[in-house]
Amino acid sequence: MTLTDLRYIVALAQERHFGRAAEKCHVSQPTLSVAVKKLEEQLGVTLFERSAVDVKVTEIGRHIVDQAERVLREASQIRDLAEAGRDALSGPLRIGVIFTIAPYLLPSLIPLLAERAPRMPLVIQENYTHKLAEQLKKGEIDVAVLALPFVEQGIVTQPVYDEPFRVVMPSNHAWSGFRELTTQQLQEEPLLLLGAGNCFRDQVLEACPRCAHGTGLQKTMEGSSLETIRHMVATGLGVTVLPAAAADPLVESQKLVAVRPFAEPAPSRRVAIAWRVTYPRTKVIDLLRGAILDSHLPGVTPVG
Amino acid sequence: MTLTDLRYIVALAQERHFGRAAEKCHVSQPTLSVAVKKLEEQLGVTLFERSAVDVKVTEIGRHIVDQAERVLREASQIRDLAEAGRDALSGPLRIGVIFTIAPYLLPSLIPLLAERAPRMPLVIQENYTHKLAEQLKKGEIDVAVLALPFVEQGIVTQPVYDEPFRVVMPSNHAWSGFRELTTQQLQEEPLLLLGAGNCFRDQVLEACPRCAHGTGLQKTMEGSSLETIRHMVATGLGVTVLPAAAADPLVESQKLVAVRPFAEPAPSRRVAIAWRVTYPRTKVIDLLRGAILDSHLPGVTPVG
DNA sequence: GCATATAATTGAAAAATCCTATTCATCATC
DNA sequence: GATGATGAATAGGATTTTTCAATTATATGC
Repeated sequence: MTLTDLRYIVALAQERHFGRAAEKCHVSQPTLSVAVKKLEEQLGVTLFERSAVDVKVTEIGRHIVDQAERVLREASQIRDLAEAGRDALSGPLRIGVIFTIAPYLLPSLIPLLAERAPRMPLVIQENYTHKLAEQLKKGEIDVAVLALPFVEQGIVTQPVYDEPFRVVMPSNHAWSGFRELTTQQLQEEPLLLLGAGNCFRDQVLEACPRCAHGTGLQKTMEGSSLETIRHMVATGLGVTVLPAAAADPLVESQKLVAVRPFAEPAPSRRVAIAWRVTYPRTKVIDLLRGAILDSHLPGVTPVG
Repeated sequence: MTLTDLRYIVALAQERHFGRAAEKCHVSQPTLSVAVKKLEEQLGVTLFERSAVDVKVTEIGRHIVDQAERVLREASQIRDLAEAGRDALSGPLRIGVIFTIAPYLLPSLIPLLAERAPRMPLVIQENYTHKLAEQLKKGEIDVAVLALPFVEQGIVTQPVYDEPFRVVMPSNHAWSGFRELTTQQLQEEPLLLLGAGNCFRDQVLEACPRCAHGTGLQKTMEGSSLETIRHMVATGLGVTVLPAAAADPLVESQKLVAVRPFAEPAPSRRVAIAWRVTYPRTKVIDLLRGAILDSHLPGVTPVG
């Protein structure tokens, strides 16, 4: 029993004529004739009563033809589903973003995506890099926005932008006299840091190696966010390093803190998108990359 | 897209492994692999995300697999329907019976059929021979019980029994002294006849040719039934001819009328069943024939 | 009887299906 | 990094199925 067979018997029941039914199905009369007979043999029932003058559907044939119509309806639904899903830009996209990017990127990214792919609902979550890696591999999210390096089996990445780090301090701080700061200077002051697990913490410590095994002046704010740390700086509890997208808007809005760039070679991070090699909706990846760049995060430079 | 393809993707979605899914479908891994790929191409969507470590169903794939399961469920219904209908002795049987047989045959026939084919609902109607012929040809009834001769395009008949005619008269009638009567005698008395259209009327007139263009003694009871005529005889309005099955029970139950056979050669009718040559449920025909014979109509002789 | 209409049958060609063997890609281990 | 193991894709060939054109068989209508 094939879907073709079912189409044949439905047509035959409608036309009550082998020739016309065959024509309707774009096959020859013998083809349809043989197929119907074969199906009847397989099912072990006579579906049609043939005579030279006309073709009648039997009692059981009527029921089976009705059911065949139901099967064909459901089957054509499959094509419709495929039709609808063919557009890579429909169907939900599950995005994961690391904590130190999400609050600065998402407010502009989400409306952009919603506008460019209106039939693609967004399911977004913020998390640590290692959690996002797990979720990517399990297929719980489709794509992640995070900082390089990021090497995982079966996951590919594409850089999107480079983001320099900034020093943020109370506005009355001695350093605010400098146009630029060096990584060396950082160890002289109490440096507020994110808790373990945040890749940005590691990157800051990497940029200022002496801080890492250091003078005891750095203070880890376990469980905090960059925003919390920013407020702490504003109240004079210390200085910190923020990525440009987090720091630069403060220049205008926040008179309590001063923001200074690093002297070259300025530390920075490379932000990328990551997805399973096998992920089929490559168009969505391109779209996402474009939308991130068009979000115009302050201070960042597109890559590639 | 074939039902096989759908079975493949359903199995693959369950197993998340081409090899195991193929095994489950009793085909080789490449067969399933190729079929799935082909289906994906046809639909224009990726249903599965393949990787060496495991196979994931895509968003759209999930929907399509669900729909495929629905299609397969409906399709298996077809087999079930066929299974149920394979038994020729299930599904309604539409029987037509001529007016002059029905009242005597059906009371015993119906319970017999109901017992022998409990899953075969009976749709029974009484009518004239020419009406039954039409309905047979249109497929409105499946089988008819009637008197021969009956020649129609595309219809075959099988004799079931011969039924002699009887003379029925008021019990105080002069003829009741005879053991047998001849057809010649009939013209001497007012003979009550059925209306035109009843084949039995024609057969009686044929048996007694002189009555036909006759002495004016026959009275046509337009619109009446044999039962009506029987009551009229009982009240002394005339004599009549009835088929044995109608007449013989009166010998016991009806003291107001006398029943006499004809002298040889006794007029009789041959009762047969008729169906379209193309009618497939031949078992039902046999069953019906057997049940009619086992109804033990009084005075009749089985044929064949 | 002959012409017409219709379904079944035949026989050959085309298409598809399916399998075995092989290759390719990925990942894990040394 | 190299090597081996696992799992999916590909290639090639045999088999089966499907299909069609031509023909036959059957019933109907004139």
